[in-house]
Amino acid sequence: MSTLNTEATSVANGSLPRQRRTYSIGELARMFEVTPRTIRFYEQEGLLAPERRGQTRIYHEKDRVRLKLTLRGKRLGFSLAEIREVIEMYDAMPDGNARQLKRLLEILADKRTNMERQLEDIRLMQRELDDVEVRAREVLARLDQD
Amino acid sequence: MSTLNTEATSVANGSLPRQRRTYSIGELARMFEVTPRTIRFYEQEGLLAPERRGQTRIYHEKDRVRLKLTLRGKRLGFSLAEIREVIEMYDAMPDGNARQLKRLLEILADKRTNMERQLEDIRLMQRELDDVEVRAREVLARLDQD
DNA sequence: CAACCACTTTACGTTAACGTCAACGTCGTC
DNA sequence: GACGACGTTGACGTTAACGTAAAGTGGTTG
Repeated sequence: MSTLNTEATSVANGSLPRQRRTYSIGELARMFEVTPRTIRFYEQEGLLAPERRGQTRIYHEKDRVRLKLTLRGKRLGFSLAEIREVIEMYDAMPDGNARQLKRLLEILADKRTNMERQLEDIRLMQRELDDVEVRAREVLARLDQD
Repeated sequence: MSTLNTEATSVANGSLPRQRRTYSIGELARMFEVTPRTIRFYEQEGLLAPERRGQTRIYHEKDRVRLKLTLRGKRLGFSLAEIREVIEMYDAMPDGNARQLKRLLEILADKRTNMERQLEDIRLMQRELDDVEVRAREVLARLDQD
C-alpha cells in the first residue's frame, strides 16, 4: 500500500486480483513498444526499482503500472525528472511530514493548471486543423472539377 | 492569403483589421517569454521568415501568429520539424498538386488522432492526480488530528 | 558441447533545442 | 564622443533521453 495504486479500479469493480504475474524486461518492452534500454534508463533515473533475481531484473504489476504512468507523462510533455518527483513524493506519503505533503499538493496543483492549459491548447489546435483541412479540401475539389 | 490565417476569427466577428504593426525581435521575445536566440533558431529551422530592413529582422502579424502556433505546438509535444512540415504544406497549398494535398490531409488526420490520445491521457492523468491528492489530504488530516 | 537466446554492465555516440560568449554594427542621448 | 540598449553573425557548449556497440553471464535445445 506504500506505492502507486495498481488496484484503483479492481477495488471498485469485481475483477480478479490480477494474477501475480511477473515480467522480464523484454516482455515489458514489447508491451509498451519501447526498448529494454529505455526501461533500464528509467530505472537509472529512479523511476523504476524492479526486483533482482541474481543479475536479472524481475518486474511486477507495480512496476508495469509505473512504467505506464511514466510513458503517459512523457506523452504529455513531462520530463522524467518531473515524473520522478511525483512518484517519489507519492512513495514517501504514508509517513510524510506536513511540509512534504503540502509541497506535494503544490506540485499537484501545478500539474493541474498545466493540464488545463493543455486542454485549451488542444482545443485551439483542433480548430486550426479543422481550418486547414477545410481549405485543403476546397483546393482539392477545385482541382477535381477542372 | 498564401500564409497561415491570422484573421480566421476577425472575419467571423467584427474586430478591427488589427493594426499593421511590426515587432522587433526583442518585443516578440518578451511577448512570448522566449529569448531572441530562440526566435532566430526557429527562423533557421524554417518556421519563421521575417522581413529584413538591412540586417535587422522585422516581424509582422503573420510572423507573430506563426510563432504563437509554433509555441503551442511545442507545448503539445510536437517537434519543430513536425511543425515546420505542416506550415510548409499550408503555405504550398494554394497551388498544391493533388498528391501534396492528400499528403497534407494524411498528416492532419495523424495529428488529430494524436490529439485524441492526448485528451484521453489528460483525463487519465487528472484522475491520478485526484487520487493522489485525496490520499495526501487524508494523511495530512490524520497528522493535524494528533 | 556448441550454438543460441535473452539478459547484464560499461561506455561512448547522437539528436533536438536551445544557451552562452565573442566580436561587431547602429542608434539615441548625456 | 563615450556609453548603453538593442541588433547582428558565428561558433562552441549543454542537457535530456535515449541509441549503439562491446564484452560477458546463464539457461536450453539440437
